[in-house]
Amino acid sequence: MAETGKEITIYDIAQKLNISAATVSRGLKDHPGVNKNTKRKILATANEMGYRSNSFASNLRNRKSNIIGVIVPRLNSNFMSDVIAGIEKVVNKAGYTLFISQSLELMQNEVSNAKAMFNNRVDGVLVSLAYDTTNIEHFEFFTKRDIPVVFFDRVIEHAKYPSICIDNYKAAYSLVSHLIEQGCKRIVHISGDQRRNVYADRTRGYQQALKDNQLPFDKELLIVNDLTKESAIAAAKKVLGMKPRPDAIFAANDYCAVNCILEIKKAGLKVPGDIAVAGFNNDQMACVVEPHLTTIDYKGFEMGEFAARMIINHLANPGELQNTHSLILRSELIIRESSLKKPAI
Amino acid sequence: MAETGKEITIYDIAQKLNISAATVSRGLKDHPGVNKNTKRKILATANEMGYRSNSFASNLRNRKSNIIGVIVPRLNSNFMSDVIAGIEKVVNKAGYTLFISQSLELMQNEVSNAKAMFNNRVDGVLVSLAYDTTNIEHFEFFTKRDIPVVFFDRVIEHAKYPSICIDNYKAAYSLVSHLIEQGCKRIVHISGDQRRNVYADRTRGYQQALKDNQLPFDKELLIVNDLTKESAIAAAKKVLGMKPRPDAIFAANDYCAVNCILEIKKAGLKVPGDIAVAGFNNDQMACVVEPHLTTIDYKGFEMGEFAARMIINHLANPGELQNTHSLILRSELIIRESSLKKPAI
DNA sequence: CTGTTAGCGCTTTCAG
DNA sequence: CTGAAAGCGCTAACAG
Repeated sequence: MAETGKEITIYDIAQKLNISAATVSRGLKDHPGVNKNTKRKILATANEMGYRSNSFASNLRNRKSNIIGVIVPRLNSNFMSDVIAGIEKVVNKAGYTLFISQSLELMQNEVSNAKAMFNNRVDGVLVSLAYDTTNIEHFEFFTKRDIPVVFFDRVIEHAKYPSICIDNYKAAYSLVSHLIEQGCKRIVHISGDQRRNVYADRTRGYQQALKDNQLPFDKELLIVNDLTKESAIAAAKKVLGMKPRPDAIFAANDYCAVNCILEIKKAGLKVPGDIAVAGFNNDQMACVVEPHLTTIDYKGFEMGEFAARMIINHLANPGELQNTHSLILRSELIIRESSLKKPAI
Repeated sequence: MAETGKEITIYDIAQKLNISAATVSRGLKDHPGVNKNTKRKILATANEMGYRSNSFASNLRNRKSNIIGVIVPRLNSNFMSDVIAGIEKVVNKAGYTLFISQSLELMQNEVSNAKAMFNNRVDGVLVSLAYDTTNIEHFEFFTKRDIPVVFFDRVIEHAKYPSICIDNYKAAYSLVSHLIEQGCKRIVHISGDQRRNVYADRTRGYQQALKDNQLPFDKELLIVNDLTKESAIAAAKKVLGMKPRPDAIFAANDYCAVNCILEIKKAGLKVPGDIAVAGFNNDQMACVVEPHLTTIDYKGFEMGEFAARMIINHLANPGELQNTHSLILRSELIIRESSLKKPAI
């Protein structure tokens, strides 16, 4: 804990102890085959002199940054902050640090963030795609240099890139099946950009559930927008004007679902009596809106852990075949009042 | 855009162009006094060969990381993601990148994050304090080496550290005054850890508003907890049991306020008829709960920009006296139904 | 168990 | 305007 502003190097320690810098270097990283006693002395003086290792020098030497990059659309959800916490846990334990950035849902930012990470020589990248990303050429830089890239949640199917997400198809299927069990016969689905797996798969699950229950699907029942509050309200208005009026809405996220509920109630109709509503994600908001929202829950922390582990494993065994090409995590249907057309059993 | 996995260095470019590495280095960073033509050629071949500058080498040489660290309690709010976006904007424009980490409200994590940043030689640090941080010795490492540290939102008063936040006292004062204008006479305040300025100042504003309006304050009216959902519900229950029953609750954040509203309604009372409720932060949730929540709005993006600018300025003019010691940003009272005891004018 | 040595890739005097 | 050379701090052979 020196007071001085001068940076201490291993040479300073070496000099003070009358040993070589190499030994200090070894002692500092617990190299097997360094005398216990000298090791102890090295650590002690290092501490005493206020030494901190210079990661630039060691990274330069090792050609390795010990940094993992993370690119997400936005950080503003509980889900995402859980994911990050999960990633952080695994990654820190393995001696890496994180370099986080948000694309703010724009491919343009995603590309420039990816470049910044590339130039900062991250050892691996975790990505959840922006809303409008149409291709993933900006990640080829990494694969060309054997830097692992793993997609999570908002993923893309591509032989080169492992991914991790829930089974959005199945989750949506079970949710819509539940609505149908409740007696809903004309179910609208409000979704986001169909280029994103999370939305496309939920749409497929929705359609299949209708089909399997002999419910007709027509184009009017599928509304695709950007899932903002304004779009949600507009969509709800549209639904209210449809003839015959739908008796349920399945929104692709909770924020949209919640705003639909508010709009429906504003129009003087009952949820779920007139129109049942369900969402996706189990956001905090789901329990704030009244009636509470039926939704799909899945664990961000867990997803973060798994995704990070994929990267770390790859880094630990670079030669090894990347056999875990995709991972599907579990999700769970959470039934709350907003969908219960008949009284719960 | 070379296909190869081999890293290109300035020497490779130099060799190909039959010039020296020094010139390449200069050309690459637009050094004044390099022939326009050679500069052009350098850039062209660099690009063609797939060169990327090695930041380790240049950081090692320059003793500068071009990284700004950010430590926040959690990333899971709109507010925080806005702050980060604001910081990112300013910081990227100045050629820096961000190193973000969350303390998850624990001082223990804050300390280890600070150490990690110190060891990674960040050029500056932006901090919003954890819930339970009792001292800030873990930032002394930075100040000792003249690395600027700026606190935002959850700040601490300390001569060494500039800070940026809103006037929590005034905001709370105006909010409580509004409740009083609505006819509320017995107002409970639910707050968080009083060691954090944001909570302590709001409490002071609340108490002063009572005083200035000749309303009595007694200890029972101030409830301090951790502002989780469970605590909010417990607090609401306590309020409902008080005799005489309070006619308003001012919660130190929206999440707590929202959960109080839900609990009050569950008990069969009306908001604001029986009990008016107000929160703080203008979270998305404020417009989801019914009735919509009266609250205080302040702009995270702006706060992020200002805080980042403080750091960048300091970095640009290291000698210059840091005259902007504290900055107070504006905030705004947002009146919604949850507090309107008498009809709006 | 420890020391010597040679770079990792870049920047920056200093000299032309 | 350009080049030669030294060194930022660390690590990994290699040799004892």
